[in-house]
Amino acid sequence: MKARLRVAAPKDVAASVKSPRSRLAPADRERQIIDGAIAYFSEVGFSGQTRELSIRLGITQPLLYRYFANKQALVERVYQTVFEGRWNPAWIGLLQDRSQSLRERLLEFYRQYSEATYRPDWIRIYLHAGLSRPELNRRYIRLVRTQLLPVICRELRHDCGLPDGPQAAVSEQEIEFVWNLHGGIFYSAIREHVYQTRINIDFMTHVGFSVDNFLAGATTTYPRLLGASAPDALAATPARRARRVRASP
Amino acid sequence: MKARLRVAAPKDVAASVKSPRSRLAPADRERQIIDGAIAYFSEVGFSGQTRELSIRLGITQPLLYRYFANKQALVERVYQTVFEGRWNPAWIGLLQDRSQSLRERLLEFYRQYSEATYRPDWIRIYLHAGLSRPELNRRYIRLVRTQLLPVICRELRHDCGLPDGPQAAVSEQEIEFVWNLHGGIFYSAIREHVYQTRINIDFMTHVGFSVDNFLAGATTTYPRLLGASAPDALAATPARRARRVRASP
DNA sequence: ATGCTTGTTTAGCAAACGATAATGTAAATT
DNA sequence: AATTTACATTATCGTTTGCTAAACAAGCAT
Repeated sequence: MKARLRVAAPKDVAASVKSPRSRLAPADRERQIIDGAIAYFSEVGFSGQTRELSIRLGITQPLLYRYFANKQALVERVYQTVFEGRWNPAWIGLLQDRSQSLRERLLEFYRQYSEATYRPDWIRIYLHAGLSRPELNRRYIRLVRTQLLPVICRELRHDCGLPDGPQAAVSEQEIEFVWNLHGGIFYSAIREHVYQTRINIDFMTHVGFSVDNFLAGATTTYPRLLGASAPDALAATPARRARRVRASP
Repeated sequence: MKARLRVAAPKDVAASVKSPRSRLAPADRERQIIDGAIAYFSEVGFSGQTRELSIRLGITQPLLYRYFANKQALVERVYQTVFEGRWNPAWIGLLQDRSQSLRERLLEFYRQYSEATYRPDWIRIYLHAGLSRPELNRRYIRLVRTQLLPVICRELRHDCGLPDGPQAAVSEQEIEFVWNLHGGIFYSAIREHVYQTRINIDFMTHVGFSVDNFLAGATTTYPRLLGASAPDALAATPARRARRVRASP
């Protein structure tokens, strides 16, 4: 696996050109390293080498260790920068603005949300993280699950003419119902940006289908869901245990 | 990153117990190595080390190289075994069996499909592969896209009382429409098996919501889609190019 | 039992990789 | 301009890692 690389070790032109030692302000250099690390690790994963990263940055490898105690610390900063830097709290207000139709709000939200997060670097780092350190993804999912999805649920209730109030808690099943919309859209972004499948349809057109079908179905399905579901999250636990048993062998 | 591991190097009990050298038939040993490699690589990714794999298998590391020319060859076999081993051609027939309702057929299909592929090892290897060698995922997606989704589209046409025939090709937009169902369900499996999010709802219950809402929405959305769409896949290309431009910075 | 075939282990190389110490030099300070 | 500060590079260490060659031994044939 490594022997293979030996063959392909080219005399990198950009690296062999002795660039004059540039002396940057620490904050600038750090920023440069983090940006480069996001690009590099999103491409090759977190098992990528510090040497290769330094070459891409046009600096020497030991310089990384002046700014980060070790590789793990750099990786941590990459996670932090990517995950915490692109969430916009204004999305909540946007979704609750009833002067527009729910359809329009959802489309505008996904326009902005995809602009912020459905990019190759974000998605790839998100998936790399999910495979090696799922705690971070769970934290992000908790954010979506507690901040975003309940808001959509309430708007959906209102849109379907269902009773609502600060008392009526959003049920587990309602959340899952909306996850379905959210996940379907996210997966189409994975197909586009990770698998790089040729998709012959504009992303927002796809989102349009999803939202339309979601809302059209919801007018009949959502009331039924609300009637049948217990708001208590724990009510569904036994069913879940059954699934676990089935999936274990 | 590696220095860290030094600290946590325990005297592995299972490894230090000298097991008597067992001599297996080549086919058995090969099978054992592949199974172990699937489990190991799905857990740590394909940058996992051959030494660690051999320890888990209870054999010595050079023995791997008697069965596989190099690590890459082993990885290739893992891909092949996982991806090509779990597709069931009978699913097509199941989906086309109009003696049952489309809802029942879709539920039964996803029961079987999730049993076969929505398992930690399959999903994790699928994602690892997608990040490092997306060609394989593209091939699998092409399988889904050409074998599975068009069949669902046709059944959906029939279910919605729309005209259909061997002549009328399934459009790009119809495919995307169904991708939405498929992707939403797959993403819920990712949440469960990769991020290991606690989900308080049985997986098939979730699939039930998805299918119900998909079919309920389709009765109003699908006819509109069919009316508006050109069966020619190339018709949507300009819109796609616009998206690319937007996403590039 | 003896020898032979071949699956398995022991020993070890060469390259790769994370990390450190010593040296060099650009820019701010005086 | 001389001096100081601290940013950046060179050289290198110790370990890890893919991979190989030679020694060893389990099971079959005779």
